[in-house]
Amino acid sequence: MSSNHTHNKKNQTLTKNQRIVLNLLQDSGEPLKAYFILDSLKKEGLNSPLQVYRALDKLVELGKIHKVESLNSFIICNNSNCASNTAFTICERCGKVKEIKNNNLTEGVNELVRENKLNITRYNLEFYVVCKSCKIN
Amino acid sequence: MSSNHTHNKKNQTLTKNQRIVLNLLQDSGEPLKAYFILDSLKKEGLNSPLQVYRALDKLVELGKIHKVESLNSFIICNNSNCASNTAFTICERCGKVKEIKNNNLTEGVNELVRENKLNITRYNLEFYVVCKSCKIN
DNA sequence: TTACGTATGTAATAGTATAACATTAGAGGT
DNA sequence: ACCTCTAATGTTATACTATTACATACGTAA
Repeated sequence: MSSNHTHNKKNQTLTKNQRIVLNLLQDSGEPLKAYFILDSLKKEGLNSPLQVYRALDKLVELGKIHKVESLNSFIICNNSNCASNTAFTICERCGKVKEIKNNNLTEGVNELVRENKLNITRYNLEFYVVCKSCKIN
Repeated sequence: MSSNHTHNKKNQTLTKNQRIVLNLLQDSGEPLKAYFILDSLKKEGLNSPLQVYRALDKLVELGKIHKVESLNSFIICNNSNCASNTAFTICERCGKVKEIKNNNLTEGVNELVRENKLNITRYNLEFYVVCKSCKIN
């Protein structure tokens, strides 16, 4: 019984590597790829992919970031209550990603999951859209 | 305006590579990885990763198979009407994957998507579960 | 102190996917 | 039949993503 999302283990202090990776993702707001993170943080002392992946793994486990599976990228969690459930929109044209939460769509899905007979423990939803600015152009 | 899902371009005949890859996925029923497919089909004349990926890309485009993003795997489409929307359950313990369709959950999601204001063109849903046989043990 | 879990650093390697280029096969129009 | 155009093929090389293995360090609890 592993309690995945450990905002309960409160105030868990991050290590240096975890912190600088988290900061980068936070500042960016966009999904970033592991090797881009590595390049960006060379000057901060990150030398190897493994250092990045280990930090990313931990941050995912803590619910502070999410992996966008179809992009092999990682994005800051903008969901203060940090569920392990994730839902994104991904623009088919420009690739822009947004985490969605607390709207009719995700609430509706949560409702459906609760009603559902499958033993759903968590989910990852990727909705492909044409975002506003792409729709105009 | 590319019509992605071309069951309309009816009876599109597959090429040899596309056919043998599709057959393997069909016979298996499970998600398979590209390099596993390559190894399995060496005797049928497949020599390089690119041959596999090209066949896979085409089959995905035709809606005959789906990619399970979080597994880097490909699985036969069991959905006769071939929407570009996909929904899977993935067992967290044994990794078993099932495509789900035409049940309350997916119908509900479709309803939500129709009602939704975002310009959703398609979606990929991955629901993590504990499957029956894993739950018992 | 010892023991244990977790994080680190580094090197090597495994696994996933695409670029570039030359060639061939098929479908459609004339 | 011939030409043309698009899509598929074959091959090599390479890029991108992720993990294994091993040695070491750090903090905390017994």
